Amino acid sequence: MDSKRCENGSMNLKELSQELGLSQTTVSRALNGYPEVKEATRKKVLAAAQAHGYSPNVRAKSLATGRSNAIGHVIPTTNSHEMVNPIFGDFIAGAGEVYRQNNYEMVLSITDDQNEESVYRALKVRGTVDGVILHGPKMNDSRIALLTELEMPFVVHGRASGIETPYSWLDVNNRSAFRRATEFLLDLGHRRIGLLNGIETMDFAYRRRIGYEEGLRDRDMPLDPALLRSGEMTEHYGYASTRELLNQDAPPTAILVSSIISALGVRRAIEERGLTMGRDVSVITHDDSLSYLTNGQDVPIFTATRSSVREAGGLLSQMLIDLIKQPDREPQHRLLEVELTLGRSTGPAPA
Amino acid sequence: MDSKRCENGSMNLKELSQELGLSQTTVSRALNGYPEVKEATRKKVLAAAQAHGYSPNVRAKSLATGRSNAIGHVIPTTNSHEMVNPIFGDFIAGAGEVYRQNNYEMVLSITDDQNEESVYRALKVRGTVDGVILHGPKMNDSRIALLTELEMPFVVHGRASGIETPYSWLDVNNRSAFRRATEFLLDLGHRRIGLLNGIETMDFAYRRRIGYEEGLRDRDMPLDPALLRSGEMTEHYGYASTRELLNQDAPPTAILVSSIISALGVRRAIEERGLTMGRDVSVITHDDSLSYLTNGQDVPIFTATRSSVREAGGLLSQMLIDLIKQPDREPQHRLLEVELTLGRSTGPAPA
DNA sequence: CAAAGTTTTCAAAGCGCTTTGGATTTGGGT
DNA sequence: ACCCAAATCCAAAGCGCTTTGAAAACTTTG
Repeated sequence: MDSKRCENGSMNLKELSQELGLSQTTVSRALNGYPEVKEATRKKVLAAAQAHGYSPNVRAKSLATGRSNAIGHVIPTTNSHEMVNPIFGDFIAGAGEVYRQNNYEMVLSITDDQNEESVYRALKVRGTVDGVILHGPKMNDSRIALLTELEMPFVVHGRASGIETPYSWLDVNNRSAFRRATEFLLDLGHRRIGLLNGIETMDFAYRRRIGYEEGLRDRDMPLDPALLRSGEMTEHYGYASTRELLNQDAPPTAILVSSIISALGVRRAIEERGLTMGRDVSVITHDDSLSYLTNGQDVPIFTATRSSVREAGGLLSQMLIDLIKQPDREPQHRLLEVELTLGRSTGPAPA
Repeated sequence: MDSKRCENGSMNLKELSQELGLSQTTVSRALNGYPEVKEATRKKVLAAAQAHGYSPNVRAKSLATGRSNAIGHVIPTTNSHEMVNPIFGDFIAGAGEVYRQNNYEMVLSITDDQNEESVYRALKVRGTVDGVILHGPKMNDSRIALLTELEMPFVVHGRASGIETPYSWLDVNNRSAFRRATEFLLDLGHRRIGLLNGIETMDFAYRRRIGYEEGLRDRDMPLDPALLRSGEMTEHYGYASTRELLNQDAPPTAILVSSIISALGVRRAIEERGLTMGRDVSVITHDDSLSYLTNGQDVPIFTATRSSVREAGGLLSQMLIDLIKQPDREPQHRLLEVELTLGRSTGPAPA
């Protein structure tokens, strides 16, 4: 009977078709939903496949179709500090769900940012993935031109200012978020507002800064460079920067923070000084709705500009899959607005 | 000339061999380091491959060899709360580096824990990966039997109490870590020590509890169930549990915490009550050395049992690769000891 | 210098699937 | 009945690589 068994113990197309007394062609078509097969035979084929636990060899399928049914995520770790941002975890939680529904694999490449270009080239040349999601776009990000040139389908989580060639992206409205947050603090009477931004070559950080500056300029408030910081958004960054800010001669009465992780450090620095957050110093943070670092449960700890990065992962991966399926469709864009949620970290400026 | 181009624009083995006037066999062998090819020709082949930017099609190679050069990580998200633990980010940062060096891809599958078994089966049957890393082992974890039965090479991040069949694992010595931490607190005079553990079906949580209990029993201290909590190690869990503990009639003077993320919540609850951590309530946390949540910079915030999960990722992925290369080698084990680092969250028990 | 052994190379047969182009069957119209 | 188109099905040719078994080239030996 089973003259030749596959290495994984399950049957292959040839065996299945023999079992059914049909050709491989027909069985293949039946399974893949092609129209030129009678509904009755399709039923039979499906039933038999089910019964024998048939599952096509993904490698063979790949080779035959030229598609890999996999999507790549290249995660650059800066040479100075090799770390994977925790928001990435939530992003892929959202994306993973969509991949599963659409039968895509998720393949991750961790690389330092010098080698990133060669990683993309390898992904293309070796045909490992059908498309990639571009993370952490910088201003004038060169990867966009690279991927376009490689004709590798891609979508961007964020945007890249300065790039004119069209591409698909999904972003949160960072500018409006930080502008609204700034205005809110101004409304509360704050006049010296610090900004703990992300690394400023990152596009999202640039946009947040613009929003902040617009908010100030609009009310004819001066822009004091002494109140600005930028850096990798760790807890320690929030802590150390806040210490610096509060040690100044004219310390800020409010601080805008780019990540809830850093905001935890901000709070630590504030409280270490014996000050109270929300009374002595107001804090607004951006909150990616990280599942392990929720912003409080009932009452938010921090007043925050909130947007779920998990949801972004789901939407963006779907966008990429659509793009892969219809490569000639024109680029899609999606701009998510944030909600400004009131927490206990803000209050009127101290007299 | 180039009669037939590959979809990715680069040349294939056939073309390369024609260019060289050699057979595909020889070229293939030359490139893959087989001995039965003259050193001179190998040089020529290598040079030509380099010159033409030849890179083998990974799908074809896969199909021919039966190997995929990929390693799978199945990340179960509990049905109640779908989240990807941030320590996973650091783990894959360590593993990714090793994969890159050894030319392996990393493929991730996010799934809810009901479907986990079918995910492993699919991975095997479809031949997507050559091996998997098992995350978050539970006591008597059924996945170990499954993978053994499937003959899928695997290594475990952690261990599974109750499983007798041999398997490869890497773990931190959770029991000794929590025992030492408990003893340290007892030495400081604490008599009521709370434990905020992870979910207790998880093996690591079980071991930590054992360590804690041993530490107490050894000094003839009573074990008060009212001081125990277990749950998903979020910030909020730390906060809410600590509030509960401190609201009791006989609140603990010290708390052991399973994750630095929860520890942040613990501190929040303590300070919200107007108490001082390290004076009124001592805290020791396990610290996975998460890159975005370092335990302070110079002086640690928390006294902690520390072990780098990033390093664990590197070691364990290497272990798996070795196992894949020599499938008949017997299971490897590696038990990492933690360091107990003194921070400012502990002090003598209040009078 | 032929026989026997070694190295080095090659042609061809897979790996398990898709897909082309053609064959066969079915069914409606006359 | 018969013809023609539509509906089904199939054999065979790939996809780009590895690997087997054999041939060719080159060395060594008697």
